[in-house]
Amino acid sequence: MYALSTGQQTDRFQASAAAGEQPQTIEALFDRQAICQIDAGATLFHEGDKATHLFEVVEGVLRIVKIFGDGRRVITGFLHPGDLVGVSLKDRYLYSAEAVTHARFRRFGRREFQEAINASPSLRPLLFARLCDEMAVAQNQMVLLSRKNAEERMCSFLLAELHREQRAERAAATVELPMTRLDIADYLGLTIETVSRMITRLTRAGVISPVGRHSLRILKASALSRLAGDEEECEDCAPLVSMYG
Amino acid sequence: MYALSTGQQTDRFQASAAAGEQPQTIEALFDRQAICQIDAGATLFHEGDKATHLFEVVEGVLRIVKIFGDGRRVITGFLHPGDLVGVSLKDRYLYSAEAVTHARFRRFGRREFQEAINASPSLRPLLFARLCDEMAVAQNQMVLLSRKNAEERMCSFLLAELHREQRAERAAATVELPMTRLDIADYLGLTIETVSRMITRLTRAGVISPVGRHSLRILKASALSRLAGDEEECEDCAPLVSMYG
DNA sequence: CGCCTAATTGACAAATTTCAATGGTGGTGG
DNA sequence: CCACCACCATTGAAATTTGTCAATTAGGCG
Repeated sequence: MYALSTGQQTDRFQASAAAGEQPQTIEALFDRQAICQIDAGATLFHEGDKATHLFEVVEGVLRIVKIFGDGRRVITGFLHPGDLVGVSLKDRYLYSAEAVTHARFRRFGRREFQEAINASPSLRPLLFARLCDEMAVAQNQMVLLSRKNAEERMCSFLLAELHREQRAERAAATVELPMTRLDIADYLGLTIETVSRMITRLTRAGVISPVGRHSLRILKASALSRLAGDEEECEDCAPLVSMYG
Repeated sequence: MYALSTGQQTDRFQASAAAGEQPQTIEALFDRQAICQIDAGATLFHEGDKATHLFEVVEGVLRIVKIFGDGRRVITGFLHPGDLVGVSLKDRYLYSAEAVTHARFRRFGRREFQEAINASPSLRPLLFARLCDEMAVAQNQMVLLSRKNAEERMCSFLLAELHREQRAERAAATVELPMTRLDIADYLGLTIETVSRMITRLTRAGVISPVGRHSLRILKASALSRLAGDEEECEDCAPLVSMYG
């Protein structure tokens, strides 16, 4: 999980209002950089490449991928606008970053970034806080992969996506899933078929309602939350199987 | 994985040779702190506690634990002498730290630590590098939990322990496992029984040889390495099941 | 509008968990 | 120093979950 998420929406205008001013947010560092583009399916960088740049996602969704020798694939995270990639690397990228959708991003040299951070006492805690957030996310993912069943994994994922949408847009009840079922499966440590079955199960239980292939409506966020398995266990909090035979 | 491992053995004497000198290693910061003790099974701090201190393990082994509401337990890492705990936290501990064995450690206030790091341009990159290492470890664990089977998990774990021992003592072929099978199971996302079966399987295959309950000899490190599943797949690299029916 | 690919669904297989019983180690007290 | 006890680990059998394979369906893009 080397990808860093913005915890909050930041005010870009304030951040870089005057030229020459010390940037007040990490994003502001990227503001001067040209915006690059990448097509859906294309690779931003490969695992093992010399880590020359960091990136800030401006638009679209990327996936962080690690591949085994024998072809097994793991997605350790998805990146959304505002997220940074490549901050916590040393020499080489430890994973590949690929575009799920057509995406736009800004690029920043690693050395310049290090220097900018080093030179700015106000930016350092921000970067540190991001690293901490990312550690927390990684740890949650370990908990999910270690001890949650397929249903809990799916619900946790949908819930996290819902919360992300709600951070952007108040009271959103629709979740966009631009990635394929295979991407979701490789993120949750499941197979395509199991992901599909869990979506079917949640649909039948009236918790969600698919809108095309890459979007779904959350009908019962509270149920999703219960089924995600993070909460204290209450006796009437059984998994869905019992709800439809 | 908020616990940070030392990549290298560091020379304490050089590090803090002269009083008043800027510390040249993160460990040197702790050198003045008194050494505390904790009994096997005791808790250093609880998940959710206000995060007031960081710790450096001096002797013994600790485990990092997260517990679900319904009792499911996840161990996200073990800590050994030289490791730091609590660096990448913000307000509260996100996990508990418990002593696997009787352990000795040094304590450091979070605020003082932040200030010391902030004041020292030479320490900052060291801390950053540790965070990066820890991220890499977390990512590897996600790969393990996501896509490795029980045998691969067990071999990966033993191999990592072997490498750690070899870092301390050249050509070590014995691995100490002071934790219980339940600890190992909760670390690898398996059950006690599966861990036990895998140890039996590896023993029967002549890869390892148990020495009491908490120690084992590595007879074929290369086999362990192959079976860990990280390498490129070669045709004669089948799992052990075929080796003993 | 139709094709191509992705997704769903079902039947079956495999891996791991669960449950239950046995075995062994290490620690403690006699 | 030995014996016993408690706990931990091992082993086996059955159950469950998820994966695999194969066939069908259906979105979405041209």
